[in-house]
Amino acid sequence: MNTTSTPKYAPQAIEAKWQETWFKPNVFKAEAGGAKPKYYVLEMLPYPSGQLHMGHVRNYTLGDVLARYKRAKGFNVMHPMGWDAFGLPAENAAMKRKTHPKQWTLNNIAEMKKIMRQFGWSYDWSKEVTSCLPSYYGPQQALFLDMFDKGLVYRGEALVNWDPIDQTVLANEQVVDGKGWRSGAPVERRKMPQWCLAITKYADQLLADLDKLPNWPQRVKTMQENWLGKSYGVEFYFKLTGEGLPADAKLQVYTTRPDTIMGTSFAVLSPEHEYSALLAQTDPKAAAFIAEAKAMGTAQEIVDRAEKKGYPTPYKAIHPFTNEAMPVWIGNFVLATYGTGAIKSAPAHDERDHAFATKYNLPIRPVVTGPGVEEGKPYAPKGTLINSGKWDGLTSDAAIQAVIAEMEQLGIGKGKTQWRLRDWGVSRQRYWGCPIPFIHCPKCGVVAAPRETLPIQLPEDVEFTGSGNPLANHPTWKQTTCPTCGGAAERETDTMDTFMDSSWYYLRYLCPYTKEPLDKAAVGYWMAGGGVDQYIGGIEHAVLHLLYARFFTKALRDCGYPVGDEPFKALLCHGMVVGNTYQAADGRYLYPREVELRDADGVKAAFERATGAEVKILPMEKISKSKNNGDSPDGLLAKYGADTLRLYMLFTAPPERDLEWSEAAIEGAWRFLNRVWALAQVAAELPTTQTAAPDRALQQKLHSTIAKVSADIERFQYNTMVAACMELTNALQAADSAAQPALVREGVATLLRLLNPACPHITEELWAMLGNSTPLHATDWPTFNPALAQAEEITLVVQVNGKVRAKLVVPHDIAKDSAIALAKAAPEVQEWLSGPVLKEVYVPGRLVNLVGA
RNA sequence: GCCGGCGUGGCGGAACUGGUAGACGCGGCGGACUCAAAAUCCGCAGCCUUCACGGGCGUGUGGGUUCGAUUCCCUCCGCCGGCACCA
Repeated sequence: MNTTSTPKYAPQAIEAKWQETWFKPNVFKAEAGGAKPKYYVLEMLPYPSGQLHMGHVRNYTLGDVLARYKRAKGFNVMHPMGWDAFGLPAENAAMKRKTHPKQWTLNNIAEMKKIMRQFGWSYDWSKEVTSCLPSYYGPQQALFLDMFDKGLVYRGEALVNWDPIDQTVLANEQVVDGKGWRSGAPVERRKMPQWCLAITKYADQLLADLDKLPNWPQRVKTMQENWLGKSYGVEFYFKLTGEGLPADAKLQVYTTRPDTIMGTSFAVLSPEHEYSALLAQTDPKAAAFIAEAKAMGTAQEIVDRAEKKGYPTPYKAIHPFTNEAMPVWIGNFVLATYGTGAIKSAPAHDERDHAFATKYNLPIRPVVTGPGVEEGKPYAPKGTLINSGKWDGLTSDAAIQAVIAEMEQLGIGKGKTQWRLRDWGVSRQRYWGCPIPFIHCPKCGVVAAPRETLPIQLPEDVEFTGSGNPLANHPTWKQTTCPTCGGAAERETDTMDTFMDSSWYYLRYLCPYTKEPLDKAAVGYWMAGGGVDQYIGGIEHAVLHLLYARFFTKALRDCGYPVGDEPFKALLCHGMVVGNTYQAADGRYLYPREVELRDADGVKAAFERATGAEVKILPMEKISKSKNNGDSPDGLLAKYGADTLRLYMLFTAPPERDLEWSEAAIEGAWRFLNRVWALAQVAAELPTTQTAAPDRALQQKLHSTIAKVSADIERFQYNTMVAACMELTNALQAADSAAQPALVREGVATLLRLLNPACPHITEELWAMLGNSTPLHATDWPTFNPALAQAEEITLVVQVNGKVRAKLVVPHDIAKDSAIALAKAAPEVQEWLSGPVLKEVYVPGRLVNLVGA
């Protein structure tokens, strides 16, 4: 095919042009109402770090394919975008670069938005929301007051990482090896007053309603279920004796395994427990142990992985059934935040208790036995009771019931459902967040800010010293009057967790300008029938963000907003964009193209091309600028254009898997689009009618491709959708266009329509070139004829004893008897089948398996 | 540590509900075009064995269920995500 005389594919020349035609008149504007069914496509909104990275490109391309496809299928599509604009990085940038968080954030947004438009993602930008602006966080304050009125907001306490030098609370990621990242001082786990949301009131609904989400990945539902962590057990107490304790001292514990009560040989307190604190007052060694345990910070992972350590208290816990005086320890691994902050230990039946008992030489008494029990090892499964007196011989489940019943009768305990889920502490001692709309009055206590004073705006003249909370340090901002008594009072200086901002943005998109937080008509229309029709984002949000958003929807529903029971009807979690990371001996990160890979005796090694020196191959990592393990979208856009990058993202890996960065694969996408371009140039010259009958094989390929691409988009198999388009391109290229001009022309036109959601610019350009005046974004999705999509002949596989021995070409609707007869007659079958056929297996349209002796 | 997932040619991946393993693409090899190269086009290709026809092996490991397993079940190994103040 001679393409030298036709214009070359130059995305730079055509992409901006088409973007003008989309965004200037906003052809993707979505309005509530009308005859078309609604479809809400939502992608997780980005944090405006300033750099759009490949992970965003992937996420938003996945969403855009669906949005464009659904529009072509006749839906009224809502497809918005916005900015999760509050957060720690802006304050860090303020300290590092002496810029204001607001300025830094808004600049980043402008920068990223420019690039996002260049990708041609079909957003209705008139719906844009920015969480750091009063127009967003004001309504959020109103919703917070709604929840307060509903009794879902309260003052509680939570453990935080405290930096004693900087006098500030640290995020977990600001704690490095137990020290504050700026001050270097050892952190201290400390209890602080907090604003809390009563998410635990919704624990049952959050669990039960997972069943209403068939279009969520099972793994996400399982993770949420485990996070909620519903369990049934008993909360009971031990009488506690020891010097300095009150006479009626009791130690409350919770266990899911009361069947191991007779194997209980000690109890362990968390470092935060009241009796731990009591002992510390008189025992300096205990105080030192507690301080050391608290120096781990609050991160669950650190606590769990730390060496299990204990400190023996002089207290004794009295066993409720044997009256044995059991040792009581303080343990660095016991959580203050789960159950009662103290545990009973039956070390024969719990891995962690067993390790602890072995280390400190505490008694280990097996009381449950079953298959697989081993001497000297903990046996965690349920089984049959032994060494348990009157409960001997009972199953664990029966014993659990019996022990609980007895404890209830004695009045020392009660059966109880326990959740792992804790209430949501939303207070942050930071500047760059939504101010919490409350006022502290010395006379009236904590008072809600009157709604007419919203939004309570952040002051702009603040200093970022890294010490304390800038809002609290501000000389005048917090000074106000009490709305109740009119006296002098102070504003709350805590701001909200940024997870609050991202818990309802999908609702504000629907009415970004209304004075009320939510416009009931718009929200009712778009959230009808189960909420957002398709939500798309990274798997890293499987639990926290998705659980908070689910809670928010339920809470807002109960505050009277027509948001439904669940925010997201269907969920797609995509993998990360990762790259091979190489590091030279001097610490420099090298680009993959700077590295030569060699395989010596099956051991892979990498060498720097420039110097020949061997470099370290690090594990696959999320691609980032600092690691040089991938390129940034802006440079690649200039080189290849948006359509190539979009196609690359879709084709290289299925959405749910991680995508490995590879510039070679981008080249492949680029080449394919050039082939489509050249093919369309040829097609444009072909007549629109033909005399010859249409080529049956090409026709079949065309119609089956429409079927496959449609089905693949519906199930998010975007990689195979692209492959199908490639196969159609190959078939059209190989076709005899002189003999079949009309069919080839039709085929190319259809190819453009199928490829449009993935590559909207090049397809619009070529579609117009073929003489179409209606743009593709306003053209219906192609339909196919099932009869034409069906191949006339199929390959029937013939197996003997499960091994393929022959392949027969037969009519697609061959009858079972003829198929088996043909199979038996095949010479290869005669050769391999020595005796009589014992069994005939027939899979229609696929295979015959003849089983012999 | 706890919870969840993934593992298929040299590479990314395909294989609908247990039925031809390797579609499509990258890289590689051979050819055409070219003074030459790039680009493009045509062809070959899982591994082992065989001159060839063919045969054997093969979806991280080991086992199980089945006429038949990449697919279902169990063991182990490796890698990845989350763990409540990163977003």
